[in-house]
Amino acid sequence: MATWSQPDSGFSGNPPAMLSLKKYLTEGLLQFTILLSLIGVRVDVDTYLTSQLPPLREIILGPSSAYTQTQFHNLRNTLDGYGIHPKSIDLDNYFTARRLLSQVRALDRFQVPTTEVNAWLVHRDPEGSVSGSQPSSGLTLESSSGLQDVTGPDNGVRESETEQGFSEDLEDLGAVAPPVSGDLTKEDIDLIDILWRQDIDLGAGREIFDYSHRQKEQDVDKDLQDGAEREDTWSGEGAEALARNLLVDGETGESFPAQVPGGEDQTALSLEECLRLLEATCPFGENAEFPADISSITEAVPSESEPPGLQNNLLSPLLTGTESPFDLEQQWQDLMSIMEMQAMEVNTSTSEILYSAPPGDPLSTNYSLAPNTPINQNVSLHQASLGGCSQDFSLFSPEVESLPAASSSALLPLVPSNSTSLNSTFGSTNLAGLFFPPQLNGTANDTAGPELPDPLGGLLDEAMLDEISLMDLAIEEGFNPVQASQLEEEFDSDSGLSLDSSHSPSSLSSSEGSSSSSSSSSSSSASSSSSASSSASSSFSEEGAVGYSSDSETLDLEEAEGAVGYQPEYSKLCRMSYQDPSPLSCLPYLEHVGHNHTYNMAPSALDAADLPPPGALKKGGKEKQADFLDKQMSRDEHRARAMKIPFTNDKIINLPVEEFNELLSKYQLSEAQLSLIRDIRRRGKNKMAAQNCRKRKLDTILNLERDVEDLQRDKARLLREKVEFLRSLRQMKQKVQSLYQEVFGRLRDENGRPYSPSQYALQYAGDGSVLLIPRTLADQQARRQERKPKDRRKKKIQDSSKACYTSDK
DNA sequence: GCATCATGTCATCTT
DNA sequence: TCAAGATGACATGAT
Repeated sequence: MATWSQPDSGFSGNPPAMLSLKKYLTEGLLQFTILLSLIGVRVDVDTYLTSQLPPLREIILGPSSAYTQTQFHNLRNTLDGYGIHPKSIDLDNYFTARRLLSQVRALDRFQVPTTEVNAWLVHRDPEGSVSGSQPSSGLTLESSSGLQDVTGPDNGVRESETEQGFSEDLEDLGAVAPPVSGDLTKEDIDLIDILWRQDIDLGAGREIFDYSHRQKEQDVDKDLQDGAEREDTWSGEGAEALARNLLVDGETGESFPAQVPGGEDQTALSLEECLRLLEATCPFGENAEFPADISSITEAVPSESEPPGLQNNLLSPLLTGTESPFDLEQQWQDLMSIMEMQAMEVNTSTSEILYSAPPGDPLSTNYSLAPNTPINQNVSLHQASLGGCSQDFSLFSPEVESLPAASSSALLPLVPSNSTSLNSTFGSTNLAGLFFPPQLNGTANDTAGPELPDPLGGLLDEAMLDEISLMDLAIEEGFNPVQASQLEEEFDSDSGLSLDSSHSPSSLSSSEGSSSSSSSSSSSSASSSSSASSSASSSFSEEGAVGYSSDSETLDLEEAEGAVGYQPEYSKLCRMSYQDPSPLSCLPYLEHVGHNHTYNMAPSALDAADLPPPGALKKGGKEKQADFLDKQMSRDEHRARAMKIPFTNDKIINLPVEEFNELLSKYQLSEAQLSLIRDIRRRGKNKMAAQNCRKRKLDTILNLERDVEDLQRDKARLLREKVEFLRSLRQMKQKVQSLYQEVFGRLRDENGRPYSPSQYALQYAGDGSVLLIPRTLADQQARRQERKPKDRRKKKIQDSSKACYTSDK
């Protein structure tokens, strides 16, 4: 009953004595009622408390102002559309689920979804949407099982008790779910109205869980009366609602034909109510108020036997006007459960907030997730429902099960419910409003309607947007490089293709009419250049592309292109092919490659950038292409071409001396040709050598840098070690000094007087002994020791000078 | 137009 | 002595 003792806006006016009296009355009444019900005696507490003892009611319910924040929609809607006590069922479900959830939460919050599943199973209507009987009947059947399954040992006892016919007693107490309007007194109606309003104020709407329920409600909404009719008294509405064919449970969202509850239904409800009462009276619920539970009880038993005390207990906390924070928290929890992501963190935070809510806050106390209080189960139920969306829906109503999980579960809050459906849903949902933000309930809640939708919706939107943005980002991140690479590849390939296509004919035209059949081979070579091995040395065909190259030369070209890694000769390789149709494709860019600064760059990429646009080549004409190709050739290639050297520069340069001589011997070459060939070979080799030299130079520089870094590290390490040594040396000196002073201070002469430090000193002997000597002597010895190193140095210097002198001689 | 870089080439030296 | 390689210096082209 801590809730009651908590000062709150609704109960601030209650003095401590009143609070204690409330507690006493509520507990006592509950227990007493239960006991009476157990023994089969019907006790109509309502008559005593509600009607006959207004002060008590006031005490328990708190000041009338507590009702100010109640909402009328639930009552109206309920009365209008469904007439039956859907809340009784809802509250049963809600209560049980909340209790179970709270129990589970005590262990772990992640188990909430499971818990909620069980809880809703308790409420599931076996008859489905079109069950002929009341929801209460369904509740009876499955609620018992569900309770058995879910409830702990404590609950099991209650359950057994309920099974033993508790229902009848509760019925006597007024726990009968289907309220018959005729039985209701005005006060009862007022209480019910208050309870409904409170539920609405809390923003709980059961229809939120069930989208199908909304649709159904929309259908049913046609039957709903206008606003004036909604304001009718509950009794009248209840009578009308009872007359209606289809009833929709505001919490469960289950639609069922509105029939007058039979004995079984009442019994079932009574069982539920009995459980609630047991929970309220049991030690588990002693510490906490059960406004929601009690409200559910009272609502479930709006008729005669509704214990006012219970109502008061339930209502008083609810009467507090602070519902927005609760809704926010609930939204957070909803979001967490919906997202099912990082549930631990968010759940923890929110739940902590809820748990840590000041006890004085009625919302927190009543609807917070305090694990100890069954009342908290309401909230947890809400979370559970949201968390396990699909399960929840399925549990709520079999109809919902048919709905796709996506539409039913998490998307519901996101999608702004239609105003039309809102009214209907609102009418049916009382407790749902407690746990769901108004927009979820259909935004019919005037109090917190506009504020709450934003947080949850915004959160959900943000979350979803975050996910979407993340996906987009990932896509973009993945796309940018990929796209870039693809673009590059395309560009390269295109360029390469264009190069091949454009240059192969150009080569034909520009070349001396050598075989033009190898254009394809040239393209293949160019394309395969990227994958060619790095056997640069063997593949060198630089400067030798005189147009007489054979297939082997083509292969060389390919290899050479692949050897770009550190062989800049690939440019030459292509150059050599300027007369050779096959490598001609490489010609344009190869010349440029000569100045390419990227050794590792693939020729394909190079040619793409360097090659003139294919269209330009085509348009430019063969002459232009020939000029371009000529420009791409190296001087030696030009010379070799001019001199009609019968073999490629590659061979000229890379062949071993013996083979090279044999090659020269095979042909009848003039002196000019031979000279040119030798120059080509020399320059080619020199070029390679220069490249290697530069590479080595670069490596040397890099190695030097590395060495410098290593040396710097070593230097720093040595410095650190030196510092450490100096520090340790200083410490040792200090220790020696302290020991010296200690020993010297303990020395005494024959007369027992201490020695004067100015006259005597201690001297360490080589054998470890310590001698007391006059200070003068000690100073002399010290001077001698100081001189020794100097003398040694002098000696060394003298010796060295002597040595130099003798060597000079 | 200048600076920088990469590359090619030549002259020279070394192996 | 010659071939091959190494290297400094210079020129050239591209950026």
